[in-house]
Amino acid sequence: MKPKLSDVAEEAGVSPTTVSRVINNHGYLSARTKQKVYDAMEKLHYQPNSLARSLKGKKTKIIGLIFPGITNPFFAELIEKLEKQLFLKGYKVILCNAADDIAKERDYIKMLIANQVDGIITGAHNLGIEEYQNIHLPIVAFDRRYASGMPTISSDNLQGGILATQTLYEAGARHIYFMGNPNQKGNPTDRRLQGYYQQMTKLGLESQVMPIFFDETPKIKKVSIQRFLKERKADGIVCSDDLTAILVLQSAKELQIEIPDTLKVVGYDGTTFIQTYFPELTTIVQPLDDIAMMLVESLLNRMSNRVDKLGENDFILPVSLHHGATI
Amino acid sequence: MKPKLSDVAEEAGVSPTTVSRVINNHGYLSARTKQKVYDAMEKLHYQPNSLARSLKGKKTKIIGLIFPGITNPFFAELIEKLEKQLFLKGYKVILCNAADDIAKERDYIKMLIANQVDGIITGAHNLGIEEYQNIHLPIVAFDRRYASGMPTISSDNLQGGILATQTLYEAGARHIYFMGNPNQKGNPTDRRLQGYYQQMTKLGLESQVMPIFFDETPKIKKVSIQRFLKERKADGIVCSDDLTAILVLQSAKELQIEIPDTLKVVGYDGTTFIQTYFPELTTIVQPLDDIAMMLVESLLNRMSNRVDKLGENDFILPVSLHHGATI
DNA sequence: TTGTAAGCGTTATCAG
DNA sequence: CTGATAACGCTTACAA
Repeated sequence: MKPKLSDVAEEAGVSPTTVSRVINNHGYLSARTKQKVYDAMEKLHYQPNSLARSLKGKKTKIIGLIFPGITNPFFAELIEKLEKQLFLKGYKVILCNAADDIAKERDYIKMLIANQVDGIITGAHNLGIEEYQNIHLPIVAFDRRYASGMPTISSDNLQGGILATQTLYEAGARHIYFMGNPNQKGNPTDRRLQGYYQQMTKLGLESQVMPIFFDETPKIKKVSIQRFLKERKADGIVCSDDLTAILVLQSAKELQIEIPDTLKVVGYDGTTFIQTYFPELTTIVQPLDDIAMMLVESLLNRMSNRVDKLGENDFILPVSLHHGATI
Repeated sequence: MKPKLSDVAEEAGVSPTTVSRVINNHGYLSARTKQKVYDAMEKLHYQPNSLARSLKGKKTKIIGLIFPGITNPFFAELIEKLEKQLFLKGYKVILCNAADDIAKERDYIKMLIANQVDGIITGAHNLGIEEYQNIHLPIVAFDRRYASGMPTISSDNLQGGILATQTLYEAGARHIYFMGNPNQKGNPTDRRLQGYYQQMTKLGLESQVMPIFFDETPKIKKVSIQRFLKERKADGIVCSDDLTAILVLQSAKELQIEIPDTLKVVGYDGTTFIQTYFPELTTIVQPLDDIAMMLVESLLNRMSNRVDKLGENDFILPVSLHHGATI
């Protein structure tokens, strides 16, 4: 059987209370007692039971992370950064892969509550904000809009859309398309699209959207992209994310469309991964380090100050441009 | 205050026991009582406290996953598959990023024990097997050797090394190098290297290793690779993983070395991600679905059968070849 | 079919 | 400086 606190107490010849005090560095204890307890713990390979501890009102020191998946390098990097920061502050992480599945997301939220997590960071977009409203738990969100009461961290998607469009324009493109999820409220891509619209209008050009949906497999996406490229209407494409942009590059190559001469492409996200392994891709870079830091800080804030002024926790972080050869 | 089981009982006008029975579907209950309890739970937004439940001897239904990171698509995909399978079986996952950090891995293991996880799947390689030996918890490992007593699932790294080498040979390469971590015992790359050696000997060719270390950043790796390629000694390279292979392709392009005419490259891992976004890369494909399935099955097995015959739980799954344009 | 009471491993309170 | 005791929220014999 696993040793428990009372076993340690017996071994050390002291009371359970004393052992607990030693573990938690609580109150005054003689050095000799401390040592005895340490020795006993060592000898029995004692590990305190977090469950019992948390049941007694202590924090679990666990944070739930809800994201749509980890195979997209963007989320992989964000999650890794979050985990790193949280670990340094003494928190562990339960990873919830919502996988574009409403039921799964709901299940996971229930589970997190049942496990008494101290807080939640969500980056999934399945559930409406309403569903999150009556969870009485500190939550912060990545990249959501209209989240009244729930702090939201995001990068400047509107500006990103503008920047991408403007960059293509300056490089000489005039038939600039937006490729991505058209008009999904609450979805960050929407703001990118708005930025595109806004800038196109300003430039006196006609906006055109080539719809590509997030939940399609890359193969399906590629078929649509090929079909689209064959028509050769565009000389510039703002892609809603880097992976889509890469499919565009692949397709262009297969169709022998010259990049950037005939077609210029700008991606979106600019993860370290993409910048390393696809350095040629011009892309809008989201400041992942800052995003992760703000998410953690915001959550920790929320967890300590029980009442903080709502609305003041929203942050929109600036994006930048990685200039590659696709433009 | 959060509602507890006794609040529900009071609301429903029954005893706590009855509520507990309803929740756990235990014994006989009148339909009317059940309904009353359900209504009360609904009304109070009751969520059972998993901690208390587990304290009372119930399983936590949590599995710890220890891996060296999630930004490498290989681990991202493996972890995602593991999470998916475990979720279906009612388990949640605590993600532990060991990050090539011995202390962190040790910390995480302690934490997992403290949180009474039901089992652990480890894919990190920092700690010696000895350290895992005296954890009295079901554990299975991915890609470890010599793990006496701990079931180990891996793909056939030896065969992979042979296959990669043979493929290059058949494509006409004669100066075939192995690029990767040289000779690290316990590390899977080692077996790949052995396969390379073995096949080179069989082919009557001279083995040559170009050392590249896992913990180096891509930028540093790339500098070494560039230097290596400039000498133009190799006409074929077996890379220990796909990401390294991509750096080789990049460097070759920059140095205007023709692929595959002047230099042929084979990668290793063959994730869906790489096959999708770098389809041109020829690579040895590890059967990720099977690996994930075996890991889960093996762990669940371990968790139920308290005594199973050791040694019969090791599995080495076959690899295959994805044929791309780099050869 | 339902209820009473003890106990899971820890910590907080109150004595000493 | 140290110890006894109750309590955290739930499950499970054992009764009724």
